[in-house]
Amino acid sequence: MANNNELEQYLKLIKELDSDNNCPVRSALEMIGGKWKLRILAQLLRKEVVRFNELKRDLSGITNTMLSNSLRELENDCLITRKQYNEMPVRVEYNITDRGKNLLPTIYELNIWWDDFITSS
Amino acid sequence: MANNNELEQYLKLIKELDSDNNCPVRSALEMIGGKWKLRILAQLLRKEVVRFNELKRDLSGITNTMLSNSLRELENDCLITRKQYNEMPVRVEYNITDRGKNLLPTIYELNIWWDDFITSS
DNA sequence: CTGCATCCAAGGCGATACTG
DNA sequence: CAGTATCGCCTTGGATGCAG
Repeated sequence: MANNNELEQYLKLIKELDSDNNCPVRSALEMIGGKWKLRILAQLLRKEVVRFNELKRDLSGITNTMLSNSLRELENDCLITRKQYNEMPVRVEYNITDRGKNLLPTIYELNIWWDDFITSS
Repeated sequence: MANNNELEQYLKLIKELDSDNNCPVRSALEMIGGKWKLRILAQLLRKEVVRFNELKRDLSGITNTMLSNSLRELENDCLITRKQYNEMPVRVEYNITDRGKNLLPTIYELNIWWDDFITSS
């Protein structure tokens, strides 16, 4: 991993992080935590626009309650947007925001790390 | 964020990820999840070697039970190592492994993401 | 000093039924 | 179609006391 310059930069960051409250890393993790949020975000990254029941079908096993709650929280955190069309029956579309898309490098790094982890064990 | 090449690479990854089980990203997150593990790892990244009660003092608010459980799980996952010296009284030293150190780029990306998130809101 | 055993509270998560 | 309401389980995490 990384060269020495990067390593030093990383360690410098770690030393500056708040070890108790207001740690940006933990805040970020909380925002995408929970059992379903990452799957929802991944699906929205794949599809750009998804409807409620479509998402429910895509995420095998999720219940109405959890999908509804997760979507609302993700919307409150500005990671996704919700558009409601008052047709009959109602149509609602969810899509990911730029902030949501900005998670891609992090997801990428997590994937790299896990791959290294597996291949070296 | 990122140029178009990187973006495409990231999206390609997302599309290949297992949307149900065995997703490497979720597996990685589970391994560093929970209330205290990230703080423990951060402290070990700062100090290289730490003893039990020293760590307990550093992590304000953690209980014996949680520190003990977290340390054992981190050791089982090969993110830290435990060395016991049978002196009197017993002395135990914990330090981070290379696998643990490899988390640095991920933590760095999470920090970047959160900073962008905050400054653009 | 370094933990483990036990008990307890809170919240995440799920099943089911129902509504505009 | 897109949710909400209610209920209940089970896991996570905390408090306390004890042990090698």
